[in-house]
Amino acid sequence: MDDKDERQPLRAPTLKDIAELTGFTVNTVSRALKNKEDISAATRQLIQNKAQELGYIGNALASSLRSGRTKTLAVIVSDVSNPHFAISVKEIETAARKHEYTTFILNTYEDREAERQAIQSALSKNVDGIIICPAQGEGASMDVLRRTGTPFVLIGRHLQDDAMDYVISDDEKGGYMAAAHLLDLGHREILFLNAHRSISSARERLAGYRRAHEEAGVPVRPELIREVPNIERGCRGELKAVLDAKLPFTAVFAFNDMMAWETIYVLQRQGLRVPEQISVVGFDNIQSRMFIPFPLTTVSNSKGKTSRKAFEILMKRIHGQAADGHRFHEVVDTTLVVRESTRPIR
Amino acid sequence: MDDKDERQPLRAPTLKDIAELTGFTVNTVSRALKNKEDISAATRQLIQNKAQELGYIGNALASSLRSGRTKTLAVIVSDVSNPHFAISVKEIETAARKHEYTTFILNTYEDREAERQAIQSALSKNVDGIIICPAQGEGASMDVLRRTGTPFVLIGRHLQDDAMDYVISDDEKGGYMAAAHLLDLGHREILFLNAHRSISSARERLAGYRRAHEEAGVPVRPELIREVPNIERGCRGELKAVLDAKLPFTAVFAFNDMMAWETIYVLQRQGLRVPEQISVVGFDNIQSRMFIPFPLTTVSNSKGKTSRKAFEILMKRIHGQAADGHRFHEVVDTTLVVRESTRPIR
DNA sequence: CTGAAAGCGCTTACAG
DNA sequence: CTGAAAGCGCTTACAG
Repeated sequence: MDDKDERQPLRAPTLKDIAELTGFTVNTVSRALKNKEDISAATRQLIQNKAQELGYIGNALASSLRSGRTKTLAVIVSDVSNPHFAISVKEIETAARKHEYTTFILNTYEDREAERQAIQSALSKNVDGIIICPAQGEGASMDVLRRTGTPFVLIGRHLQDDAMDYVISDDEKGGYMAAAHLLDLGHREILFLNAHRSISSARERLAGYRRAHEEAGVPVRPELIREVPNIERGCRGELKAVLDAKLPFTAVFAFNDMMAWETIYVLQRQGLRVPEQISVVGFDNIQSRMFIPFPLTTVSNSKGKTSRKAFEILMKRIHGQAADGHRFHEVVDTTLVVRESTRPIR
Repeated sequence: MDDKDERQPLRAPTLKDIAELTGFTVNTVSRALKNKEDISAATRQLIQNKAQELGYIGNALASSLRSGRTKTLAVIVSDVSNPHFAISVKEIETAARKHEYTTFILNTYEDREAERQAIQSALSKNVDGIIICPAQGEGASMDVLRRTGTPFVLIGRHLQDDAMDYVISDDEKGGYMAAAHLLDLGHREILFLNAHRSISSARERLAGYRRAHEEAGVPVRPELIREVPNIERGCRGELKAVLDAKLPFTAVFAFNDMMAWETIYVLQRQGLRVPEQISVVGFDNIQSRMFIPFPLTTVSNSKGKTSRKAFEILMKRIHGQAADGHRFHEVVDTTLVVRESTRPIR
């Protein structure tokens, strides 16, 4: 008379359920569902049909606890909402899914403590591997990873301690090309809105910037090299300080496209036109993935290639296909993409 | 004489290890590490120190398998590299982390099969809940979620079947404001580059577009309403078709900012200037988070608010704080942000 | 080709 | 305040 039967307990079916319904043991059911060869075709079919019928979904928790593999990885970046990282995350997730890995995403906001927590979370979830763009500063965040032996690959940046796998862009070349391009156009006072020097790519882009100046015989003006304290917070403070100090400059090289756009935005608000009065070069070539109606000259680093490379290396580590002593230090080429935000000095 | 001792097995320490080293049982160790009240302060201290010393990291797999909670959630969107979704994902991850939840990210590329797999992955990983922007088309993807009883909240879109929680934007109002703004400026032929009608927000923005025309007494021209087959692939095909057909229009309303930018890009390539010759309105106000040097008139939907709201509802469901019969149908307000991509018709 | 047993590392419920 | 036992749902290794 009552509705008892309608309110099912909503308990997910388990191997045990299938075992009871088919008359086999959980062992056989498990093997049948994994298409093992040593199960008769008939049994396999029977069990798979029943699983299908019940809408069986394997419990990865239990499976992982026993097998030691979770088919899970973590991507740790400063901020997924930055298109550069968003694109990388997408590429990694796509590659991961092809290999039946599921991806955790964790942000660090360039904060060491948040990074430490992120790594801790990933480890407690027993990820099989981690792809991480280390937060700025030379902390000891990676030490815990090494202690646990969890495979990990740095992406986009490397640390002083080179005994880790990494995939980076050729940042020195990128910085060089950006500055050389501006110098070629006749610019002599090139404001460099750089990231903090604790970030390897910032140091290397600066080295390239310097080399271009040297080769052109143009002295570098230290007051035109500005570091932003945190790339997630933008560069308008630094840019305004330079404008307020009335330091002369005819071009800007920004650490990334986000800052380049911010620079153009601020300059335009100040009545300065780009590229007529000020030339601007960015880094990342985000426009390769998004149509932005402002054609920005920028340095292109292949985010797809970098991400896939990092994933491949991680797979090799996870599957023990790489010698313990060997370190992967991949440097992906950068190229200059000249669009319309740069112009010869008048 | 040999190096045996140096090559430690790299096995992560477990409760059992701490138990053996301190002389307590795993039970007591477990409770001490969780700061349970019924453990003496001295014991707790001793155990916590030992855990610290060993660098103990709890095995969430084991914990979850027993407790039934994973402190894990999945965010399923069409494409994290779209800034709109990237921002949402960031907001959700940030909120989640505050509550000690770790976030899986899964892309659907607007593809039903990829979506089905994504949901399957999330379920097999035993996530406590899912926030999902359903892929276009009215499939049965959510049925499996309902069967398993895993809490989930739709974000950004809802389905025909309204018996699910959702948090959306006021898309009808947004579409209305965009079209009304253009009509006010004197535009009469407003090309609407919309998403596919199987997406609720596309239908509702169109309804708003129509209402604005009705109120202004301007007939809607069906040939100016174009749907793109897949928002991830952009709108240039549709735009070019309209241009090639030489259909007259003086303004464009794009389904989202990405398409608005793409539209401006294509128009500029064709020698048409925005806003001088063609006005353009977008949707999403991505510029609230990124400095883009092209001031786009757009409809703002609060991505932060929407994301946090969805997360809150999910938490309520997970913690059983919401009546089973009740459905959350939140509509977050939209506003028009007038910038410089729109102008009165000459 | 299939089964019986052990165990992954925790938490739960109960005993004392 | 602490312990002994059971069990979460799988996979592994071995037996037959």
